[in-house]
Amino acid sequence: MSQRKGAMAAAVTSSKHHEDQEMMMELRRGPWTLEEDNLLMNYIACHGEGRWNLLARCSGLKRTGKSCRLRWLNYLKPDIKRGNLTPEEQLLILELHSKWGNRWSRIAQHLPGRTDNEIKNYWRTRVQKQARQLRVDANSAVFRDAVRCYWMPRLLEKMAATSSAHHHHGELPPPPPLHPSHVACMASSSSPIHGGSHEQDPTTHAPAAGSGSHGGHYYQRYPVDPSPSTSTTSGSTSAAALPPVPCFSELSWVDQYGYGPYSYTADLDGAGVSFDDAAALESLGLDGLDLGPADSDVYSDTTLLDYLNSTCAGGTMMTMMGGGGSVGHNSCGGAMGGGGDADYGRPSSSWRTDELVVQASARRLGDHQHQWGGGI
DNA sequence: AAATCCGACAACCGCATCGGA
DNA sequence: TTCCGATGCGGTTGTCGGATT
Repeated sequence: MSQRKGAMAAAVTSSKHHEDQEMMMELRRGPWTLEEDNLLMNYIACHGEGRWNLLARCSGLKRTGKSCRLRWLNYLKPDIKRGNLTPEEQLLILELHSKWGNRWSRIAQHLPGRTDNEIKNYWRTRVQKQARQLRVDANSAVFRDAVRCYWMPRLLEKMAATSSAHHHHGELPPPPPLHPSHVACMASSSSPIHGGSHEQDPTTHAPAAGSGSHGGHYYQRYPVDPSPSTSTTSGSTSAAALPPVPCFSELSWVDQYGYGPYSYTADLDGAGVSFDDAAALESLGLDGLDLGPADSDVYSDTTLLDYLNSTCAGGTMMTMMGGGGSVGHNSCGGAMGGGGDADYGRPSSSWRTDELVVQASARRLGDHQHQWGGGI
């Protein structure tokens, strides 16, 4: 808890007859002290939340009602979840922000225990930073596509890795693996154009069968087989209600201009699986997914720039990540850290990897911005 | 070791909205 | 219907601590 450093407004006034004025002059600002926190918590424990101005007057706190409310909602409330955002939460934020924009409180409603302030800060410090480095607007179609093409797949990868790690270490509660098709459906259905209404609540995307919530998230997962031998790392996942599928991640989307659909296939099990036709999907129980253009060779390489080049201006290919293994051949390929050889033991530094990739992209994008006349 | 930079996050501010008198 | 206080929301700023020079 940070100690008192806030500016105590000077209470010096020759006329203290006006009570309101006196209150105003004594109002504290800045970081909250432990004593203040205790006062606030005790008051709320006795009287409940709400009526913040009354609370501010009666609790003995020299704070505004607004300040009390904010302190409670953003910090003291018992169900506040602390710590770093999980990959799932990050993915959800990216997804929901693409639908709703800066509706932080609305987004926060779908991340139990997370506050709008926390989500807003995450967006500004992490996401907007990437956009700045790309020299594009964070709300631009180009950046949104980059997020879908690069960021989300990596989060999916991290989620898979996390799921696997939990599996092997017997951590509780064991998070069931995210079903790739559900993620795909989520990504696909939420596309601003492809997905229909912008205002559709993502929770309504959930199919009735095999659905459920875990940790308050709306992601739909399928039941986990507790046996490590059947974990997702083996390349197939046991599920009672769904057919076995290879361990891959897929995203499908249509960009703001109606181009596409584009799709992404991340090979997570080393099998080099790719899907080029509906029959293959159907055989895996993933029919209904839109996996992108038939001329998928157009998007055959592995970089953000390639994707941007292909969709926006054409141009040279470059590979920014090593590995060179096979990845799915659909549209914007994966570049999933060594292609086709997913490392589930990879430390959590993959976020840094993302940044490096995007930063590398930024330099190239800057070049192409000239080609595009800077009109991104 | 000191200075500087920078990321993360807590907190504040202004405006919008809501609801009751 | 209008007014006004309470509350909520999003943008912005301030502060701290770790990283870098």
